Amino acid sequence: MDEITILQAEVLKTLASPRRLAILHSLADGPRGVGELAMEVRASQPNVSQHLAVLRSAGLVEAERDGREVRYHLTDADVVVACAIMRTVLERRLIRLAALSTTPATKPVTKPTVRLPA
Amino acid sequence: MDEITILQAEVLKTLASPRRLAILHSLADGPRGVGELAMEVRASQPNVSQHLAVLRSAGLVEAERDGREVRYHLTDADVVVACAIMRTVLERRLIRLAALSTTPATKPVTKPTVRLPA
DNA sequence: GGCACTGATGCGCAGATGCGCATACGACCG
DNA sequence: CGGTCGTATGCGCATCTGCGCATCAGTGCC
Repeated sequence: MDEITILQAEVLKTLASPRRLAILHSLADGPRGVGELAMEVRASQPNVSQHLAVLRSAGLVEAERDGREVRYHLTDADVVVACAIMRTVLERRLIRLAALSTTPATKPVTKPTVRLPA
Repeated sequence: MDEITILQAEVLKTLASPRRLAILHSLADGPRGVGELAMEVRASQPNVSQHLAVLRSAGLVEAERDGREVRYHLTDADVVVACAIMRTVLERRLIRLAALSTTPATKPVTKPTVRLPA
């Protein structure tokens, strides 16, 4: 159980939240203010702020004051890339399952349409 | 907050455990029995069994009876690949931090030595 | 069948997490 | 300087998780 495994687990724990994933997903399109993010992920402002604090302490996002706003942006695009890859895997799996459970020969949809940031 | 985001969060939650990461890491080298895994990750047999149950219900590993043993193997190498990528990112980050905090010119170690399964 | 071995399950507890809510902090404006 | 907008923080609660421990279940051997 080396150190990096523990670090990785912490980052993964940080990522293991639909809300935070949604936030990162939004941030992949560019910097955002807190209220803006709150709108996009449809959550309360304090809630988003808390999630951002978690993401920040994990080093996944950074904050920067801009006037009276605080704009957040991704720190390390690569982590999000890893997420995107995982996402494609899961999409493939979902599609496979869907194809199996409904109609076995109804256009397997081979292209998962995933946006890789950067 | 689409469905795949939720699914992804669940998989990430499954991965967000040092122990489970260690188990997956072991399994990346090939199938293992439970006791064997317990030795390698230095945990009790019941504990490993529980973690394997979690991994199994997330669809990350599969079990197969072999005599009186139960051998576990990875289901989807790609997810582990995504983990490995994330690992390289984190290693880079660690190395950068270490280089900054200790001696700035002491062999930055550019090669992270990550084993990508398959 | 009885026994030994390998793995799975149930239980209880301590610690962590997410959320809503109210509120405090900080920056710009007039 | 007071007001307002944007953000952060503290609190309390319900829920979940991981762990150790004891025990149950399946398989093969004698």
